Amino acid sequence: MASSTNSAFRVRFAPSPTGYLHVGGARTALYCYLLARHMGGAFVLRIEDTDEERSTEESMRMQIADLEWLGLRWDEGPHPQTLKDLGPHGPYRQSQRKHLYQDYAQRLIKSGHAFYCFMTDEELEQQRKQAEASGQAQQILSPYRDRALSEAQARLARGEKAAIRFKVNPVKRDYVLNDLVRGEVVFPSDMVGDFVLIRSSGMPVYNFCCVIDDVLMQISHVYRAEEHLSNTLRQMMIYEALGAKLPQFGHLSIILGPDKQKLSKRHGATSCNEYRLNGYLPQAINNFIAMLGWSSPKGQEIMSMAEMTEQISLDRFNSSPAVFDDQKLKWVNASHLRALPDDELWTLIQPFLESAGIKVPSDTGWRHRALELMKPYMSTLADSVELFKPLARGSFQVLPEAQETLAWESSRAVVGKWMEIIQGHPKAHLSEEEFNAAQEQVKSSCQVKGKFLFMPIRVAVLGKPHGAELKILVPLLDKSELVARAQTVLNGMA
RNA sequence: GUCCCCUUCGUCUAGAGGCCUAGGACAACUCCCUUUCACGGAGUAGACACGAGUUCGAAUCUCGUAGGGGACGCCA
Repeated sequence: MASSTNSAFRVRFAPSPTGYLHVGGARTALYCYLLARHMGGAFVLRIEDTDEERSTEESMRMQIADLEWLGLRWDEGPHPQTLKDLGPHGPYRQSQRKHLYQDYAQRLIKSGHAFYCFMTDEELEQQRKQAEASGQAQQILSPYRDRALSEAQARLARGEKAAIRFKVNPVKRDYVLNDLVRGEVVFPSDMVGDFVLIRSSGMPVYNFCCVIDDVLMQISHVYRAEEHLSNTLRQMMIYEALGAKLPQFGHLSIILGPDKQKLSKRHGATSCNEYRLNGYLPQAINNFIAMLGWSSPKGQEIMSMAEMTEQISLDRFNSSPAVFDDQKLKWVNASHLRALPDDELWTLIQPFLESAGIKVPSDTGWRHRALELMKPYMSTLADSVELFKPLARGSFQVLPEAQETLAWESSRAVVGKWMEIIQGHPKAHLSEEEFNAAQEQVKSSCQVKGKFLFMPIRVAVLGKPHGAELKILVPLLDKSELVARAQTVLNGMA
């Protein structure tokens, strides 16, 4: 990991606060964070809340909380708790930077790169329809682009509203972008019409804010989603008009659902928050989404944040879209989960057990043994609920899958004998050895062995013929509970 | 419609002209471990979208076709 500071390497993550943080956004943020740490540069969080209709303070807080949960700390941006600006390039919320955009828009008007446009919605709609009908490119060509500035100022003085549009040079030429993930991309300049910089409401538009902020915040590398690729042409034009240096761009592929369509709500969980609620670990989410479009040069699959930070580089990103595979995510999560120290794992499991109303003994020895036993069965924290249920009092039930075992001729006798032995046991708990001895007793008394011995006892303890090792499980349950369970099974067999 | 991007096993990917009879991982299947299941271990099966070209040689370079995605907003 590069430890020296590199003030020339500056990246930003710029979400718009309209809901929870999406896994796609999380991946962009992760790459930026990792790259910043690796290069010893700065990671900036900027809130793109210029869409007044959809942006909410609530969403911003949620996204900040999600980034915090993932452990993607930013060096500059809103403070995670107080939301106060952190860093020398603030404010970091675009809604608080309007004066800057206005300022730059005025400069562009003065330099002849922008103009006031008084087109109405109806006129715009009409132009669009005409273009559509004629099969031509649907670019806006504003009739106001070459009017005298004094004329516009007069109308403005009368209280009329106008948008500020960028004046695209009518002489066609190619703009060449050297994308960090896609290589050379060529855009013909007539791909776009005179696009809006500032809405008539005075609120600037994404493509404009983005450029102004990246320039002012001295962003050197812009990693963002592929859907912004064609926006880059507009942004290149603005950079050019401003005489500003272009940052390096890297357009990351999108993340798809199992049906190869862009990942969305109908595919199930897509927000980081949902994954948190479903018992996924932040380090697992990070690890998994990192591999959607990037791969370790060592071919490593399970990686810590430190390892990813060490191995990340500008140039290993994949340009083709990736399908989000829940199965593999589960495996990654399970791997990270099993690597967790027991104390830590227990702390994480606690809320899941609590909300499911599962009460288990509080002594650490018991917890330690229980965890060691259950770990191999757990792939998410939420799995602990089903796993620990059999260890809780009063939750016992015989599951349908136990019927086959119970139907064996000898099963009734085995369960009966088992109950009898436990009932007569002098202590409240059986040790592993005592359990083995009890099992031996049943064996000789009932004259059965193998699965005919083992499975019915398992059902009498767990209510099902599968699960963790009995010799560890049984000592975790107290005698009265074991008896009650055997009795329940016996009753059910009558 | 116009422009831009993408295309290696079911999925994530390795692969930068000969190291590729294409490697790894998840999932599947088989076996081992285990008096169950899981964990772990060993295997099996499974892909260069298609067609031309360049080259002694192409998954890798070029062009075309097909399919998928994106942009064309006073959304981001």
